[in-house]
Amino acid sequence: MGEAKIRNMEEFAAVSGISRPTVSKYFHDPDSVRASTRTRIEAALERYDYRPNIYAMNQNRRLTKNIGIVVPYLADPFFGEIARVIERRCIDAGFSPTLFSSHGEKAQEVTILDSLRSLKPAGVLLAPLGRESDKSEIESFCRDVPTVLFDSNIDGMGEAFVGSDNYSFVSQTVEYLTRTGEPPCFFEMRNPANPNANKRRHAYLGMMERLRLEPHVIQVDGTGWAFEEIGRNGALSILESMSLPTNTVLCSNDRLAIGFLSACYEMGVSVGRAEGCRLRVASHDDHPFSRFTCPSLTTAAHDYVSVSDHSVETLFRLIESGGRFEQREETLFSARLIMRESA
Amino acid sequence: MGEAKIRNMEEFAAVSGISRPTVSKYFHDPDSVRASTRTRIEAALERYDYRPNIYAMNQNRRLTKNIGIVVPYLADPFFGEIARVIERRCIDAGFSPTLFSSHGEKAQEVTILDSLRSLKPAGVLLAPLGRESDKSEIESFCRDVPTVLFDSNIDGMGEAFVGSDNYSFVSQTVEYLTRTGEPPCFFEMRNPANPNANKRRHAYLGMMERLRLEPHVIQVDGTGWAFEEIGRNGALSILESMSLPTNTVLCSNDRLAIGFLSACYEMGVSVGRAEGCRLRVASHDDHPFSRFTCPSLTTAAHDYVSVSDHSVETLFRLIESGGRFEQREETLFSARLIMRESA
DNA sequence: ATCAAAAATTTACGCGCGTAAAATTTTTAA
DNA sequence: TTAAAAATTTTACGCGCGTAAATTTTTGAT
Repeated sequence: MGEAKIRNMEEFAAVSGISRPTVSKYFHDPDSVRASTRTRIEAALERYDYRPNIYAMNQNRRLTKNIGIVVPYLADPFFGEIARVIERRCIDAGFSPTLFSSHGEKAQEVTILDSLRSLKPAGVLLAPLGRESDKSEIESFCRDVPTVLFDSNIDGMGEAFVGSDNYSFVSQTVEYLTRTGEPPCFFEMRNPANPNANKRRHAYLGMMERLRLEPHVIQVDGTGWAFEEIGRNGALSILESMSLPTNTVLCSNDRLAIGFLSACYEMGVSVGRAEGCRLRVASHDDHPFSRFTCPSLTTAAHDYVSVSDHSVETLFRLIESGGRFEQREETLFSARLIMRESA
Repeated sequence: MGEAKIRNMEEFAAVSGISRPTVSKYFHDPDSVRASTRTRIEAALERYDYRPNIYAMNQNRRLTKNIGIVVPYLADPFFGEIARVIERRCIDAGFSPTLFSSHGEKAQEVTILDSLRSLKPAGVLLAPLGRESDKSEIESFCRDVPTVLFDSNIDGMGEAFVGSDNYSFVSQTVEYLTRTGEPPCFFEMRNPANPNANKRRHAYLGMMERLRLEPHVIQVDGTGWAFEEIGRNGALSILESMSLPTNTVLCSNDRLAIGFLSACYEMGVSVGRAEGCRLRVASHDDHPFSRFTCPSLTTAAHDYVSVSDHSVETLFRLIESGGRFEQREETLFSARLIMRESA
């Protein structure tokens, strides 16, 4: 360790008395060199702590060990959490994940795709912005780089999509709410960025029709990713005008519901399934904070682990298949109803 | 656009009729080439959409335009938010930020520092894990790469530290709480990973002494980054045993407070500054969700923008100074008291 | 129109590493 | 013991780009 610094593989090969390409082989797979060679390299490794430059490695490798992970908005703990799980899976499988957040901006998403081309990843896990995404850029990217979409689907793009079955979310919450009380109205943003939101509204309308109940969709204004604020403001104006059509509200997602609950608390509207509560509120996602709302939020949970695992597993399969599938795969995981105090 | 794909700068230089080094100059600074040359390059750029490989660029540049950003736990929206702001500043200044999360794991932090060496960044903004960090690894990294620490300080490491003045957080909350009601007890984790937590406890003890009041520190068990859960469980057992020494609780940070408030709600303990409430709860950080708790959380806010801006600005200055400062800089920003409903 | 100075471009080489093909060493079989 | 086969290592070249030094072109003053 004390010796002069090693700047590159050439120098390291010199001090270990082995040719550079053999050293290169060693770092690619230590078992691919003779035991005696391995010993000498590892002895040198003890004395000089050298590590290959991963970016130079990846510049030349036919198939890199890089994986790109792109999420639409990292300040949302939902994506923070999923990114964490996916990163771990990639590392455990011997890949080097690089995480990017579009921060809700279309231009940023395009910039990220550009960076990813330079990174020459073996594959990419992409959760697109959705409606905001530059479709043609994504399409062209998917042609060049093996890509698995997750969370938000965009028809036909990427070799596979892994996400949650929005119908299973809504059907479970609507069924539960209807069975245990009044049928819910549906609370959402008027122009949701995320395509899942539209699927959920359709699922709600479908469920209500099937149950021969009258649907009520409440749409609040607001753009961007400050969903809690949007939900809160929407709820405040609705509660003030007393225009809620039912005593049960099903929010499109937990972040809206967090805002909704905060408005209820402020307005002194009691929420819960308990006797005497004026309102029941439920939602979808099982956001990391949904268990800490007041009251704790009844919601339909993403199968985080399955979505993460299957996304990663699908990408690995895709990489092994040379980057293309015969046919685009679509896998949807069912939600699990989490009954808490709010409904 | 329709023409054959351009694979590298060589090919692009060929189709634009300019030598490759000149094209390289153009991409480094379009104004550094003759207008006629620029026109020809841009004409070619119209027909073939080529972009240089940033990682190959950075391999050779004397000083890259890369900036590494490392945060301890990205699933915490506080860091998600600060990362978002810092990334934007870097991009606006013409740098390419790459974001890493240690995910609360020491080994991951070390791995990230390794990757960063390969990336050859012009500079790094590092928010270390804190107590968990491998000090010697960080020290050695800081010797090799110009680094500005932020959020969590580690004595003597990096060329500068930018963070918040924990004393100003605690002095404001303690002063406010004491002035408007009973003096607070201090609620925290027994073994906090983050060094700010220790500073806050000391500040609390100091303030109480200065005010000649008896301090009460409540320490709850728990490790890891699930602060809400830890706060909630701690609060539940304290509320059950009725062992709260005061009617006013000052939590070390907002995430603990979020858990605390959820426990209060569940136990039917009314929280707020309003007449008739049994408890007041305040905290520190102004976490993105603290305005949506029930009741909304009175807290001392980080000056997010100043910390982000000054971190970035300090790093830019450090880069321009050749990576070293005469003397280590330490900049602390004051908190701002945010009065909401909880206290 | 002439020529030196300034600006722009090109030549030539290097960065840190991967990898096919050639050369060497080791193992196996007779 | 020896030749052929197998395993390993080395040679030689390439990846996509930056950059100092050499060359060419342009500019400006006479």
